[in-house]
Amino acid sequence: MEIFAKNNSVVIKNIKDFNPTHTFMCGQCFRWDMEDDGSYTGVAHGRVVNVSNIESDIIIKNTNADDVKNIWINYLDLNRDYNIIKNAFSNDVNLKQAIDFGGGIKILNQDIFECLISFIISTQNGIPRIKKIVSSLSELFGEKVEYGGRTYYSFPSAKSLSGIKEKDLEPLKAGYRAGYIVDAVQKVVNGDVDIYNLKNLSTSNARCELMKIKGVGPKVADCVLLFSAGKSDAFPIDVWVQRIMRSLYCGDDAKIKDIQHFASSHFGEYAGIAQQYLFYYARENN
DNA sequence: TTGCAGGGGTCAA
DNA sequence: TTGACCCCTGCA
Repeated sequence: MEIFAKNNSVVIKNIKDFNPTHTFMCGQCFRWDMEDDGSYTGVAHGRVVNVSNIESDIIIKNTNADDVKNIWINYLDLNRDYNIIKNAFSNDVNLKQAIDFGGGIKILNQDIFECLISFIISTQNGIPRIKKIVSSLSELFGEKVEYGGRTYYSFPSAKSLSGIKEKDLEPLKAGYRAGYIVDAVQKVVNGDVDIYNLKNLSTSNARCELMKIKGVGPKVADCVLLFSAGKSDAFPIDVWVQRIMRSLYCGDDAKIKDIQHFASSHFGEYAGIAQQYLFYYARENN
């Protein structure tokens, strides 16, 4: 991988299968916004950067070569060859169509605590409101980071939230989710749930572990595993995915368990990535 | 303006 | 298996 740094920005040459819009708008993250020029600015790992691409070159502004090597390459999942994954799906007509549309999706490797809290907030909620709540939480408890004349806030660490009460979260207007956030913070801080060890567990054990947290059911757990614990086989099933899977593969009367089973046997170890291709395609095309 | 339905699920009975 | 849930948004 060739990396060139100059003037507080870095160019990564010759990256295949990456499109910022596909990656940041496919619903896996809540802290990236499109700029007027089509680039995306976001906060992750306590830093603000701006990401764009020109053909197969990725341009990351407000960073340096060390951060790119230590943080952003992994965050953007640039070390994985998506061509292998796409080939594994090449005999599936529906997926082929979805990949033609959103083939530039990379599954981000997000901070696991941020991902956990964000998807707890996502339950029974729309994306604009999720983004608003995550942003207020960061503004209240995160660190200020300036970039391009604007102020951003990093997502607060579990430690910095330790001891919070539901009352402290009232400004977020997160509703009943406030209690879930408090429970998650407590269990992470006191070690009841070791979220930092989930990578080393099997997907199903990691799922059970996460579901010890209030407000974390199968769907939220699978999102956390897929987007921040490297579990590509985790297949989150929300109302959209239910609709897609019933109409394309499983039939109208399929239950969630049937869909789960089908996904795992039909899509295999990359089921979660297939889910993102299908989800993005269906959401953008109704 | 007011009222109602529904939203990237989960919990508790 | 079935409501209820906190709050916001979109739409009559």
